[in-house]
Amino acid sequence: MTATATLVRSLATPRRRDAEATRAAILEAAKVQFARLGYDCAVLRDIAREAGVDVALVKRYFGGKEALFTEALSTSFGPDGARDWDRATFARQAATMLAGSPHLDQARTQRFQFLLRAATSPTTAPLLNVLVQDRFLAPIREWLGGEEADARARVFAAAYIGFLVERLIRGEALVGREREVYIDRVTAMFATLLPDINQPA
Amino acid sequence: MTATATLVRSLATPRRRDAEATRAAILEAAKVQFARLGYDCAVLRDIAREAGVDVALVKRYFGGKEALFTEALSTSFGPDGARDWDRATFARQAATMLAGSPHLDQARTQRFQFLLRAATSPTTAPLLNVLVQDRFLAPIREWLGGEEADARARVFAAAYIGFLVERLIRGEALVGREREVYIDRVTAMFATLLPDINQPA
DNA sequence: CAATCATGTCAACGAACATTGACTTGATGC
DNA sequence: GCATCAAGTCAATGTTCGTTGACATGATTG
Repeated sequence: MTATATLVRSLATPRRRDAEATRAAILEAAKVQFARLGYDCAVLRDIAREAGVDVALVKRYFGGKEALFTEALSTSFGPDGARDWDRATFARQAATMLAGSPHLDQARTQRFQFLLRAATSPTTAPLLNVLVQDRFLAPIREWLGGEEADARARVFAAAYIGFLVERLIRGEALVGREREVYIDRVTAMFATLLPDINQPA
Repeated sequence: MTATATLVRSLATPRRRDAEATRAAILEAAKVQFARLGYDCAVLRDIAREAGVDVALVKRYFGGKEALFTEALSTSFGPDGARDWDRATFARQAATMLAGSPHLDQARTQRFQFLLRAATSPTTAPLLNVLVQDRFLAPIREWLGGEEADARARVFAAAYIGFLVERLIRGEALVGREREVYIDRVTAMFATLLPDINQPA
Protein backbone atom coordinates (compact mmCIF):
# COMPACT_ATOMS: atom_id res chain seq x y z
CA MET A 1 0.00 0.00 0.00
CA THR A 2 2.56 2.52 1.10
CA ALA A 3 5.33 0.86 -0.79
CA THR A 4 3.93 1.71 -4.19
CA ALA A 5 3.87 5.46 -3.79
CA THR A 6 7.29 5.60 -2.23
CA LEU A 7 8.65 3.33 -4.90
CA VAL A 8 7.23 5.38 -7.73
CA ARG A 9 8.72 8.55 -6.40
CA SER A 10 12.14 7.14 -5.69
CA LEU A 11 12.44 5.52 -9.12
CA ALA A 12 10.76 7.98 -11.44
CA THR A 13 12.27 11.09 -9.89
CA PRO A 14 15.52 10.10 -8.23
CA ARG A 15 16.53 13.72 -7.85
CA ARG A 16 15.70 15.19 -4.50
CA ARG A 17 15.21 18.82 -3.61
CA ASP A 18 12.34 19.35 -6.02
CA ALA A 19 9.89 21.61 -4.29
CA GLU A 20 7.16 21.37 -6.87
CA ALA A 21 7.25 17.60 -7.05
CA THR A 22 7.30 17.29 -3.28
CA ARG A 23 4.30 19.54 -2.92
CA ALA A 24 2.40 17.59 -5.55
CA ALA A 25 3.26 14.29 -3.90
CA ILE A 26 1.96 15.47 -0.55
CA LEU A 27 -1.24 16.77 -2.11
CA GLU A 28 -1.85 13.53 -3.96
CA ALA A 29 -1.24 11.39 -0.89
CA ALA A 30 -3.55 13.67 1.06
CA LYS A 31 -6.37 13.14 -1.40
CA VAL A 32 -6.01 9.40 -1.10
CA GLN A 33 -5.99 9.40 2.67
CA PHE A 34 -8.76 11.94 3.11
CA ALA A 35 -10.93 9.96 0.73
CA ARG A 36 -10.24 6.73 2.51
CA LEU A 37 -10.45 7.87 6.11
CA GLY A 38 -11.99 11.33 6.21
CA TYR A 39 -10.46 14.41 7.76
CA ASP A 40 -10.53 13.28 11.36
CA CYS A 41 -9.08 9.82 10.94
CA ALA A 42 -6.49 10.74 8.37
CA VAL A 43 -3.06 11.22 9.89
CA LEU A 44 -0.43 13.62 8.63
CA ARG A 45 2.35 11.16 9.35
CA ASP A 46 0.78 8.58 7.05
CA ILE A 47 0.22 11.14 4.35
CA ALA A 48 3.83 12.22 4.55
CA ARG A 49 5.07 8.65 4.60
CA GLU A 50 2.97 7.77 1.57
CA ALA A 51 4.45 10.76 -0.23
CA GLY A 52 7.94 9.71 0.82
CA VAL A 53 8.45 12.92 2.71
CA ASP A 54 9.01 14.16 6.22
CA VAL A 55 5.99 15.35 8.18
CA ALA A 56 7.41 18.78 8.78
CA LEU A 57 7.21 19.54 5.08
CA VAL A 58 3.45 19.54 5.30
CA LYS A 59 3.68 22.63 7.40
CA ARG A 60 6.25 24.21 5.15
CA TYR A 61 4.22 23.76 1.98
CA PHE A 62 0.64 23.98 3.20
CA GLY A 63 0.69 25.52 6.65
CA GLY A 64 -1.18 22.79 8.44
CA LYS A 65 -3.65 19.95 8.23
CA GLU A 66 -6.74 22.04 7.66
CA ALA A 67 -5.12 24.12 4.94
CA LEU A 68 -3.93 20.94 3.27
CA PHE A 69 -7.44 19.54 3.41
CA THR A 70 -8.97 22.67 1.96
CA GLU A 71 -6.65 22.65 -1.01
CA ALA A 72 -7.10 18.93 -1.58
CA LEU A 73 -10.86 19.32 -1.46
CA SER A 74 -10.95 22.27 -3.79
CA THR A 75 -8.80 20.60 -6.42
CA SER A 76 -10.86 17.42 -6.13
CA PHE A 77 -13.87 19.33 -7.36
CA GLY A 78 -12.56 19.44 -10.86
CA PRO A 79 -14.81 19.92 -13.90
CA ASP A 80 -15.88 16.33 -13.89
CA GLY A 81 -19.66 16.43 -13.95
CA ALA A 82 -22.23 15.28 -16.44
CA ARG A 83 -21.25 17.50 -19.30
CA ASP A 84 -20.10 14.72 -21.57
CA TRP A 85 -22.92 12.37 -20.77
CA ASP A 86 -25.17 11.31 -23.59
CA ARG A 87 -28.80 12.03 -22.92
CA ALA A 88 -29.92 8.66 -24.26
CA THR A 89 -27.64 6.64 -22.05
CA PHE A 90 -27.36 9.03 -19.13
CA ALA A 91 -29.18 6.82 -16.64
CA ARG A 92 -27.16 3.74 -17.46
CA GLN A 93 -23.91 5.64 -17.46
CA ALA A 94 -24.60 7.03 -14.02
CA ALA A 95 -25.66 3.62 -12.74
CA THR A 96 -22.57 1.96 -14.21
CA MET A 97 -20.39 4.57 -12.65
CA LEU A 98 -21.98 3.87 -9.30
CA ALA A 99 -21.52 0.15 -9.69
CA GLY A 100 -17.87 1.02 -9.97
CA SER A 101 -15.80 -0.95 -12.41
CA PRO A 102 -12.85 -2.27 -10.48
CA HIS A 103 -10.33 -0.97 -12.98
CA LEU A 104 -11.93 1.89 -14.84
CA ASP A 105 -12.42 5.05 -12.86
CA GLN A 106 -10.87 4.51 -9.50
CA ALA A 107 -9.88 8.14 -9.37
CA ARG A 108 -13.46 9.27 -9.75
CA THR A 109 -14.70 6.94 -7.05
CA GLN A 110 -11.97 8.24 -4.80
CA ARG A 111 -13.08 11.80 -5.37
CA PHE A 112 -16.64 11.01 -4.44
CA GLN A 113 -15.53 9.19 -1.35
CA PHE A 114 -13.55 12.24 -0.50
CA LEU A 115 -16.58 14.47 -0.87
CA LEU A 116 -18.89 12.22 1.06
CA ARG A 117 -16.49 11.93 3.95
CA ALA A 118 -16.04 15.67 3.90
CA ALA A 119 -19.79 16.19 3.96
CA THR A 120 -20.40 14.01 6.99
CA SER A 121 -17.65 15.28 9.21
CA PRO A 122 -18.71 18.19 11.37
CA THR A 123 -15.25 19.64 11.02
CA THR A 124 -15.29 19.89 7.27
CA ALA A 125 -18.97 20.08 6.37
CA PRO A 126 -19.08 23.88 6.28
CA LEU A 127 -16.20 23.97 3.83
CA LEU A 128 -18.05 21.71 1.45
CA ASN A 129 -21.45 23.36 1.43
CA VAL A 130 -20.68 26.06 -1.09
CA LEU A 131 -18.71 23.80 -3.36
CA VAL A 132 -21.56 21.32 -3.68
CA GLN A 133 -24.05 23.99 -4.58
CA ASP A 134 -21.89 25.62 -7.20
CA ARG A 135 -20.01 22.80 -8.81
CA PHE A 136 -22.35 19.83 -8.51
CA LEU A 137 -25.99 20.76 -8.12
CA ALA A 138 -26.04 23.69 -10.49
CA PRO A 139 -24.43 21.87 -13.45
CA ILE A 140 -26.66 18.83 -13.00
CA ARG A 141 -29.73 21.00 -12.92
CA GLU A 142 -28.69 22.80 -16.05
CA TRP A 143 -27.84 19.61 -17.84
CA LEU A 144 -31.13 17.94 -16.95
CA GLY A 145 -33.21 20.86 -18.14
CA GLY A 146 -36.94 20.61 -18.72
CA GLU A 147 -39.73 21.23 -16.29
CA GLU A 148 -39.00 21.18 -12.58
CA ALA A 149 -35.33 20.82 -13.32
CA ASP A 150 -34.39 21.97 -9.87
CA ALA A 151 -36.48 19.36 -8.05
CA ARG A 152 -35.28 16.61 -10.35
CA ALA A 153 -31.68 17.60 -9.91
CA ARG A 154 -32.07 17.41 -6.16
CA VAL A 155 -33.77 14.03 -6.31
CA PHE A 156 -30.98 12.77 -8.54
CA ALA A 157 -28.33 14.09 -6.22
CA ALA A 158 -30.06 12.56 -3.23
CA ALA A 159 -30.40 9.14 -4.79
CA TYR A 160 -26.86 9.35 -6.04
CA ILE A 161 -25.57 10.09 -2.57
CA GLY A 162 -27.57 7.17 -1.25
CA PHE A 163 -25.94 4.75 -3.63
CA LEU A 164 -22.54 6.11 -2.74
CA VAL A 165 -23.22 5.59 0.93
CA GLU A 166 -24.39 2.07 0.27
CA ARG A 167 -21.23 1.31 -1.62
CA LEU A 168 -19.13 2.77 1.16
CA ILE A 169 -20.89 0.64 3.71
CA ARG A 170 -20.54 -2.57 1.77
CA GLY A 171 -16.99 -2.03 0.66
CA GLU A 172 -16.82 -5.07 -1.58
CA ALA A 173 -17.09 -4.51 -5.32
CA LEU A 174 -20.05 -5.64 -7.36
CA VAL A 175 -19.28 -8.38 -9.86
CA GLY A 176 -20.96 -10.72 -12.28
CA ARG A 177 -24.70 -11.04 -12.46
CA GLU A 178 -25.16 -9.17 -9.21
CA ARG A 179 -23.54 -6.16 -10.80
CA GLU A 180 -25.73 -6.39 -13.88
CA VAL A 181 -28.93 -6.51 -11.88
CA TYR A 182 -27.78 -3.61 -9.76
CA ILE A 183 -27.07 -1.46 -12.79
CA ASP A 184 -30.40 -2.31 -14.37
CA ARG A 185 -32.31 -1.33 -11.29
CA VAL A 186 -30.50 1.92 -10.70
CA THR A 187 -30.80 2.77 -14.36
CA ALA A 188 -34.55 2.34 -14.15
CA MET A 189 -34.69 4.75 -11.25
CA PHE A 190 -32.53 7.41 -12.84
CA ALA A 191 -34.45 7.15 -16.09
CA THR A 192 -37.53 8.49 -14.36
CA LEU A 193 -35.75 11.82 -13.92
CA LEU A 194 -35.20 12.63 -17.57
CA PRO A 195 -37.35 15.50 -18.75
CA ASP A 196 -38.98 13.53 -21.56
CA ILE A 197 -40.33 10.90 -19.21
CA ASN A 198 -43.43 11.72 -17.22
CA GLN A 199 -43.79 10.32 -13.80
CA PRO A 200 -46.76 7.99 -13.26
CA ALA A 201 -49.68 9.22 -11.22
CA MET B 1 -26.70 23.03 25.77
CA THR B 2 -25.16 21.14 28.62
CA ALA B 3 -27.25 22.92 31.14
CA THR B 4 -30.49 21.33 30.06
CA ALA B 5 -29.51 17.74 30.53
CA THR B 6 -27.83 18.36 33.84
CA LEU B 7 -30.72 20.41 34.99
CA VAL B 8 -33.27 17.78 34.11
CA ARG B 9 -31.38 15.16 35.95
CA SER B 10 -30.71 17.19 39.04
CA LEU B 11 -34.30 18.35 39.36
CA ALA B 12 -36.35 15.39 38.25
CA THR B 13 -34.27 12.77 40.04
CA PRO B 14 -32.48 14.46 42.90
CA ARG B 15 -31.52 11.12 44.38
CA ARG B 16 -28.10 9.90 43.35
CA ARG B 17 -26.82 6.36 43.35
CA ASP B 18 -29.35 5.15 40.82
CA ALA B 19 -27.50 2.77 38.56
CA GLU B 20 -30.28 2.34 36.06
CA ALA B 21 -30.91 6.07 35.71
CA THR B 22 -27.20 6.79 35.40
CA ARG B 23 -26.77 4.21 32.72
CA ALA B 24 -29.73 5.57 30.81
CA ALA B 25 -28.45 9.13 31.10
CA ILE B 26 -25.09 8.16 29.68
CA LEU B 27 -26.68 6.26 26.84
CA GLU B 28 -28.95 9.15 25.96
CA ALA B 29 -26.14 11.68 26.03
CA ALA B 30 -24.08 9.34 23.89
CA LYS B 31 -26.79 9.16 21.25
CA VAL B 32 -26.95 12.93 21.08
CA GLN B 33 -23.21 13.36 20.77
CA PHE B 34 -22.64 10.51 18.36
CA ALA B 35 -25.41 11.86 16.15
CA ARG B 36 -23.99 15.35 16.24
CA LEU B 37 -20.31 14.61 15.87
CA GLY B 38 -19.86 11.02 14.81
CA TYR B 39 -17.84 8.38 16.57
CA ASP B 40 -14.43 9.89 16.07
CA CYS B 41 -15.19 13.46 17.07
CA ALA B 42 -17.44 12.63 19.98
CA VAL B 43 -15.60 12.80 23.28
CA LEU B 44 -16.38 10.63 26.29
CA ARG B 45 -15.74 13.50 28.67
CA ASP B 46 -18.41 15.60 26.99
CA ILE B 47 -20.86 12.73 26.98
CA ALA B 48 -20.29 12.19 30.68
CA ARG B 49 -20.58 15.88 31.42
CA GLU B 50 -23.83 16.12 29.50
CA ALA B 51 -25.15 13.20 31.50
CA GLY B 52 -23.96 14.81 34.73
CA VAL B 53 -21.70 11.90 35.49
CA ASP B 54 -18.04 11.13 35.89
CA VAL B 55 -16.16 9.78 32.88
CA ALA B 56 -15.06 6.65 34.67
CA LEU B 57 -18.65 5.48 34.88
CA VAL B 58 -18.69 5.00 31.14
CA LYS B 59 -16.22 2.23 31.57
CA ARG B 60 -18.08 0.77 34.51
CA TYR B 61 -21.42 0.58 32.73
CA PHE B 62 -20.44 0.00 29.13
CA GLY B 63 -16.83 -1.14 29.10
CA GLY B 64 -15.49 1.47 26.75
CA LYS B 65 -16.20 3.93 23.99
CA GLU B 66 -16.73 1.38 21.27
CA ALA B 67 -19.08 -0.72 23.36
CA LEU B 68 -21.03 2.38 24.27
CA PHE B 69 -21.30 3.27 20.63
CA THR B 70 -22.45 -0.18 19.66
CA GLU B 71 -25.22 -0.17 22.21
CA ALA B 72 -26.29 3.36 21.33
CA LEU B 73 -26.40 2.43 17.68
CA SER B 74 -28.27 -0.76 18.26
CA THR B 75 -30.98 0.86 20.33
CA SER B 76 -31.25 3.69 17.80
CA PHE B 77 -32.02 1.22 15.06
CA GLY B 78 -35.58 0.65 16.04
CA PRO B 79 -38.23 -0.17 13.45
CA ASP B 80 -38.70 3.31 12.12
CA GLY B 81 -41.67 3.07 9.81
CA ALA B 82 -44.48 0.95 8.65
CA ARG B 83 -43.94 -2.65 7.76
CA ASP B 84 -47.63 -2.81 7.03
CA TRP B 85 -47.37 -0.99 3.75
CA ASP B 86 -49.93 -1.72 1.10
CA ARG B 87 -48.42 -3.18 -2.01
CA ALA B 88 -50.47 -1.01 -4.34
CA THR B 89 -49.47 2.26 -2.75
CA PHE B 90 -46.10 1.25 -1.37
CA ALA B 91 -44.04 3.57 -3.50
CA ARG B 92 -46.12 6.64 -2.75
CA GLN B 93 -46.33 5.83 0.92
CA ALA B 94 -42.58 5.56 1.19
CA ALA B 95 -42.10 8.77 -0.75
CA THR B 96 -44.61 10.61 1.40
CA MET B 97 -42.90 9.39 4.51
CA LEU B 98 -39.61 10.69 3.18
CA ALA B 99 -41.12 14.04 2.39
CA GLY B 100 -41.92 14.08 6.06
CA SER B 101 -44.39 16.03 8.05
CA PRO B 102 -43.89 19.74 7.46
CA HIS B 103 -42.56 20.10 10.96
CA LEU B 104 -39.48 17.98 11.25
CA ASP B 105 -39.38 15.39 13.95
CA GLN B 106 -36.35 16.07 16.06
CA ALA B 107 -35.95 12.58 17.43
CA ARG B 108 -36.11 11.07 13.98
CA THR B 109 -33.67 13.58 12.61
CA GLN B 110 -31.25 12.71 15.36
CA ARG B 111 -31.49 9.02 14.61
CA PHE B 112 -30.84 9.64 10.94
CA GLN B 113 -27.83 11.73 11.71
CA PHE B 114 -26.57 9.01 13.97
CA LEU B 115 -26.87 6.38 11.29
CA LEU B 116 -25.36 8.56 8.62
CA ARG B 117 -22.37 9.46 10.71
CA ALA B 118 -21.94 5.82 11.64
CA ALA B 119 -22.06 4.82 8.00
CA THR B 120 -19.40 7.21 6.84
CA SER B 121 -16.79 6.68 9.49
CA PRO B 122 -14.32 3.94 8.67
CA THR B 123 -14.21 3.01 12.32
CA THR B 124 -17.90 2.30 12.67
CA ALA B 125 -18.98 1.33 9.17
CA PRO B 126 -18.42 -2.38 9.79
CA LEU B 127 -20.55 -2.25 12.92
CA LEU B 128 -23.40 -0.66 11.03
CA ASN B 129 -23.17 -3.12 8.19
CA VAL B 130 -24.44 -5.96 10.31
CA LEU B 131 -27.35 -3.97 11.69
CA VAL B 132 -28.45 -2.76 8.29
CA GLN B 133 -28.32 -6.30 7.00
CA ASP B 134 -30.39 -7.79 9.77
CA ARG B 135 -32.91 -5.16 10.72
CA PHE B 136 -33.46 -3.21 7.56
CA LEU B 137 -32.44 -5.11 4.46
CA ALA B 138 -33.79 -8.50 5.41
CA PRO B 139 -37.33 -7.32 6.26
CA ILE B 140 -37.55 -5.16 3.15
CA ARG B 141 -36.32 -7.99 0.98
CA GLU B 142 -38.86 -10.35 2.38
CA TRP B 143 -41.65 -7.85 1.98
CA LEU B 144 -40.71 -7.03 -1.62
CA GLY B 145 -40.56 -10.61 -2.76
CA GLY B 146 -40.40 -11.65 -6.40
CA GLU B 147 -37.38 -12.11 -8.56
CA GLU B 148 -34.05 -10.61 -7.53
CA ALA B 149 -35.62 -9.48 -4.31
CA ASP B 150 -32.21 -9.07 -2.70
CA ALA B 151 -30.84 -6.67 -5.30
CA ARG B 152 -34.03 -4.66 -5.35
CA ALA B 153 -34.08 -4.42 -1.59
CA ARG B 154 -30.54 -3.08 -1.60
CA VAL B 155 -31.31 -0.53 -4.26
CA PHE B 156 -34.34 0.59 -2.31
CA ALA B 157 -32.36 0.90 0.88
CA ALA B 158 -29.63 2.85 -0.84
CA ALA B 159 -32.02 5.30 -2.45
CA TYR B 160 -33.90 5.62 0.80
CA ILE B 161 -30.74 6.55 2.63
CA GLY B 162 -29.92 9.06 -0.05
CA PHE B 163 -33.22 10.86 0.38
CA LEU B 164 -32.75 10.92 4.10
CA VAL B 165 -29.33 12.42 3.66
CA GLU B 166 -30.67 15.05 1.32
CA ARG B 167 -33.34 16.02 3.81
CA LEU B 168 -30.76 16.23 6.57
CA ILE B 169 -28.51 18.45 4.55
CA ARG B 170 -31.26 20.81 3.47
CA GLY B 171 -32.92 21.02 6.84
CA GLU B 172 -35.88 23.04 5.66
CA ALA B 173 -39.15 21.18 5.30
CA LEU B 174 -40.84 20.52 1.99
CA VAL B 175 -44.10 22.37 1.52
CA GLY B 176 -46.68 23.18 -1.13
CA ARG B 177 -46.09 22.38 -4.74
CA GLU B 178 -42.42 21.62 -4.15
CA ARG B 179 -43.46 18.85 -1.81
CA GLU B 180 -45.90 17.41 -4.34
CA VAL B 181 -43.32 17.31 -7.10
CA TYR B 182 -40.82 15.70 -4.78
CA ILE B 183 -43.24 12.97 -3.78
CA ASP B 184 -44.17 12.29 -7.39
CA ARG B 185 -40.59 11.92 -8.44
CA VAL B 186 -39.56 9.68 -5.58
CA THR B 187 -42.68 7.59 -6.08
CA ALA B 188 -41.74 7.04 -9.69
CA MET B 189 -38.31 5.80 -8.66
CA PHE B 190 -39.55 3.46 -5.98
CA ALA B 191 -42.23 2.07 -8.27
CA THR B 192 -39.53 0.59 -10.49
CA LEU B 193 -38.60 -1.77 -7.68
CA LEU B 194 -41.90 -3.56 -7.29
CA PRO B 195 -41.76 -7.16 -8.47
CA ASP B 196 -44.59 -6.80 -10.96
CA ILE B 197 -42.84 -4.02 -12.84
CA ASN B 198 -40.05 -4.94 -15.21
CA GLN B 199 -37.16 -2.62 -15.58
CA PRO B 200 -36.52 -1.27 -19.08
CA ALA B 201 -33.60 -2.58 -21.05
C1' DC C 1 -24.69 -1.11 64.70
C1' DA C 2 -21.53 -3.28 61.64
C1' DA C 3 -20.20 -5.43 57.41
C1' DT C 4 -20.55 -5.66 52.70
C1' DC C 5 -21.24 -4.38 48.23
C1' DA C 6 -22.73 -1.37 44.67
C1' DT C 7 -22.18 3.33 43.19
C1' DG C 8 -19.54 7.29 42.42
C1' DT C 9 -15.00 10.30 42.54
C1' DC C 10 -10.36 11.46 41.66
C1' DA C 11 -5.84 11.63 39.80
C1' DA C 12 -2.85 10.00 36.70
C1' DC C 13 -0.96 7.24 32.95
C1' DG C 14 0.10 6.44 28.21
C1' DA C 15 -0.71 6.62 23.46
C1' DA C 16 -1.61 9.33 19.35
C1' DC C 17 -1.00 13.35 16.88
C1' DA C 18 -0.42 18.11 15.08
C1' DT C 19 2.81 21.47 15.55
C1' DT C 20 7.20 23.82 16.12
C1' DG C 21 11.97 25.32 15.84
C1' DA C 22 16.61 24.33 15.56
C1' DC C 23 19.82 21.96 12.67
C1' DT C 24 21.76 19.82 8.27
C1' DT C 25 22.38 19.35 3.43
C1' DG C 26 22.44 20.58 -1.16
C1' DA C 27 22.28 23.98 -4.97
C1' DT C 28 22.97 28.61 -6.98
C1' DG C 29 25.16 33.07 -7.88
C1' DC C 30 29.17 35.89 -7.31
C1' DG D 1 35.60 28.32 -3.60
C1' DC D 2 32.58 30.70 -0.69
C1' DA D 3 28.40 32.77 0.91
C1' DT D 4 23.54 32.47 0.84
C1' DC D 5 19.25 30.58 0.77
C1' DA D 6 15.95 27.06 -0.24
C1' DA D 7 14.87 22.11 0.68
C1' DG D 8 14.86 18.57 3.85
C1' DT D 9 15.66 16.22 8.59
C1' DC D 10 15.26 15.46 13.42
C1' DA D 11 13.90 15.70 18.10
C1' DA D 12 10.84 17.47 21.18
C1' DT D 13 6.73 19.87 23.03
C1' DG D 14 2.03 20.38 24.24
C1' DT D 15 -2.50 18.82 23.90
C1' DT D 16 -6.29 15.79 23.64
C1' DC D 17 -8.45 11.70 24.90
C1' DG D 18 -9.43 6.87 26.26
C1' DT D 19 -8.35 4.14 29.82
C1' DT D 20 -7.19 2.49 34.45
C1' DG D 21 -7.00 1.55 39.34
C1' DA D 22 -7.08 3.15 43.84
C1' DC D 23 -10.08 5.44 47.03
C1' DA D 24 -14.55 7.40 49.06
C1' DT D 25 -19.41 7.14 50.05
C1' DG D 26 -23.94 5.78 50.45
C1' DA D 27 -27.34 1.96 50.80
C1' DT D 28 -28.72 -2.59 52.26
C1' DT D 29 -28.79 -6.69 55.02
C1' DG D 30 -27.87 -9.44 59.01
